Parts: sequence; structure tokens; C-alpha cells
Amino acid sequence: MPRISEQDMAQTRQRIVDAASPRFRAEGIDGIGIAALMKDAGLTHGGFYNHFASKDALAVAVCEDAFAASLATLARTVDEADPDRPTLAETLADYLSPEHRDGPDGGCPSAALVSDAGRHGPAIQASYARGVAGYLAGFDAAQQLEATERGESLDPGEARRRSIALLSEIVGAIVLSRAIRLADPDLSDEILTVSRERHDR
Amino acid sequence: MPRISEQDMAQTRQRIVDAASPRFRAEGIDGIGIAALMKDAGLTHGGFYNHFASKDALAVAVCEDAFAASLATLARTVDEADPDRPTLAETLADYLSPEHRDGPDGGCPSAALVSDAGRHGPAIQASYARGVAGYLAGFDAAQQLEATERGESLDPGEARRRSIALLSEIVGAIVLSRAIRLADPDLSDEILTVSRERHDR
DNA sequence: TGTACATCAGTGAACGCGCGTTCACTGATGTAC
DNA sequence: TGTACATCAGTGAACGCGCGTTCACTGATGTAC
Repeated sequence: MPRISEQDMAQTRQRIVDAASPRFRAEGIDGIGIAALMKDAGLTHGGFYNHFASKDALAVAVCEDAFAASLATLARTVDEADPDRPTLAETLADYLSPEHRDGPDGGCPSAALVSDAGRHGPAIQASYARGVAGYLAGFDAAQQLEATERGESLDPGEARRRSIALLSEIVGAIVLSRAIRLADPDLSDEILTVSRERHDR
Repeated sequence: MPRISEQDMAQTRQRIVDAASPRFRAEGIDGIGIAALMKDAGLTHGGFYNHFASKDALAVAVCEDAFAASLATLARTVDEADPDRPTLAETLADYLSPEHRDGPDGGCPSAALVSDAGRHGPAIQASYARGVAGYLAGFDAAQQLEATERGESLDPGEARRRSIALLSEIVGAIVLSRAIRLADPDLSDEILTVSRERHDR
């Protein structure tokens, strides 16, 4: 079908990323092969290397894409133009929901890819690190906005420390709850509930 | 060499577990093959099935073993017979150290195996869940002991919630710090430092 | 005590399979004239 | 406008490799007599 426009090329590339993104998050980068991903995207596996230099390069693209979507959701909490914007607590409640636990394929890449990033090379880690930095910046902004609305002032250093602790806790809670879900659903739920109620305000 | 005593059999089995334990934690259960593990243990791969029904069964044995060692360390904080027992804060400082981040192979299985457990079946998750429950019980006991020593009383429900939040935070902090270590060592260190200082008392 | 035999932990080749990656080929489309 | 040719995204067979698991075989040791 070739001799295709630049736009069509970009579209096909995006189809591959869209196919890989949920499966990398659900099954791990090493848990799913290129042939299966290309089939999901409606292509045969040989053409993969027209779009990516390697599977690692695709993993980087997926990481970028998934974090971009995730950070866009977080950014809604500081969208001052939106009077109905969600509070940080509401966003955290979604994050710590059983639905998010049970759907890693569409969920936060910080949680879904954390061990994959730890076990892969610097390229993937660099993309992952930018995503983490984006989450922290988003939490900082949300905390500052909510402090201002309450007429309080919040030391930036203190906000930063709270953001880091918050991200650690919610990522830890969701990965722990996923790790025991099939064997001990009650404890899995309890971990989410405790974390949710700690930030429910 | 066969016709071996029951004791020798158990010894060989343990050698396989000891070889697999660090490599599963560092590279993931699916990140290392049986042939390589058996070579590490000084055996050829064919004999593996004399000791385990499947690779999954080995993963369960490794999970049990690694949690037992890890929980024994935690138990030292509540060993009332030991006047020099470490405080919970000291134990947490070790947990949140760069050394622990950089050595997942000998470190906490809660952190090292969390995504592996989430992506494997109920058998591994059951073993992992028992380990998590053990950690929470250890934190509960340590908090109660330290409250008693300060002449305070601590509501069990409150202790439980603190234990869950604490485990989530330290597991999240260590896996996040590992995920970005190669690309952003400063942020990796910062995550550990913030978490360490929050519990340094 | 000495001999014949049974056991079975460990060996290493082989099973079928899926992996990431390469490559000769195809044919629809763009370009040149 | 019509024709010849170049391009190159996509195809699908093939590369070498490692995976989890199976199995016929081995030989040192235990047991029976």
C-alpha cells in the first residue's frame, strides 16, 4: 500500500503506540511480543522497523504517550478556567479506586511501568523520570492552588516534600493492591481504602 | 550421583532457591531462565523438575524464603530481649538507603517482586500476600512497643492504618527511586531522602 | 561379609514455541517527461 | 494528458536464540539375601 504521506506514516506509528500502550502496562514491556502488538494494530510484524529502531524505542514512545495522557488528567485539578475542576482529593480517590487497580492497561504509567523502568536501560528510565517529575510538579501546583484558596501560604520546600511522599504512597498502594488482589482481595481493598481516606479532604 | 539422602535432597533444593532468590528479585521472575539458575546452583537444568513441579512453584518457594529473611530483620525491632535492638526509624533508614535501592537482589521482596506478583497467578500472590501481612503485623508491633515505651497508648485501628500507609510509602519510594536511578540520580536520591527524613525520629 | 539388584538424583539432548530482528519482495502511489 | 519509472510502507519467510518442559539414560548408593 506504500508510498504513503507523512501524515499517514504518523498515523500508523500512532496505531502501533496505541496498541502497545495498554499491553505494556498490563503485561510488562517484556510480557508481550512485537508480532502480537503489530497484529493488534492491524499490521504484520515485519513493518515494525519502518517506525521504530527497536522494541526499546517503542517502549520509550509508549512511556511518553502514557505519561502525557496521565498528566493531562492531573492538570485538570489546576485548571483555573474550569469552575467545576476536580479537587486533588477527588483525583486521588480515582487513582486509589478498585477500578484503577483492576485496569492497569489504561491507568497510571508511574505505577504500571515502575518495575519495567527499573529493570530497563537509561532511555526508558529518562522518559519515566520526566513523567515522575511531571507528577510532582502537578501535585505541587495543586497543593499551592488549594492553599491559596484557603487563604494560607505553603512553603515550596514543604509542598515538594509532601508531593514526593504522596506520589510514593499512592504508587506503593496501587502496586501492592495489585500484587495481592487475586489471593487476598480484602487486604487489597483495605490498602486502597486506608490510602484513600488519608487523603479524603 | 544419586540415591541421595532426604537431607541432601533438601540441601540441593535450597541451593536452587538460593540461586533463584537474588536473580528473581533483580531481573524478575520472567527475566531469568531455569537453565541459568541451575547453572548458578552448580547443576544442569534437567534436574530442576526433581525438586519443583514448575517454574511457578520455584517462584513461590523464593517468595516464601525471601519474605522469611526480610521479616526476621523486621522482627529484631520488637525483640524485647535485646537491649540494643534497632528502632523502627533505624530499620526504615536502612530500607530507604541508596544501598537497598541499588541492591534489589538481596533486598525486600515486597518491593522487588511487587510487579511480578501483580502479573502472575494466585499461587505467587498468596505467598506474596502472606509476606505483606507479615510486614504489616511487624509494623503494628513495633509501633505498639514504641508507644508503650513512651508511656502512650495507641489505638489498634490507628496503628493499622499507619502501618499500611507506611508500607505503601516505603515500597513506593524504593521502586520509584529504582525506576529513575540511571537517568536522574538526583531525583532518585531525593525521593529516598524525603521519605527517610519523614520517618527519622 | 559378599554379591546381585533396585532406586532415583542428576545428566544432557531434544521437544515445540515465541522472541527480536533482518531481508528480499510487492505493488500502490508520487514524480519526471 | 499519458506513460515510464522510482519510491518505500507494508508483507511474510527466515535468522539465531533462549525459553519451559520432557525424557532416555548414568551410575553411585541403599537394600535383600
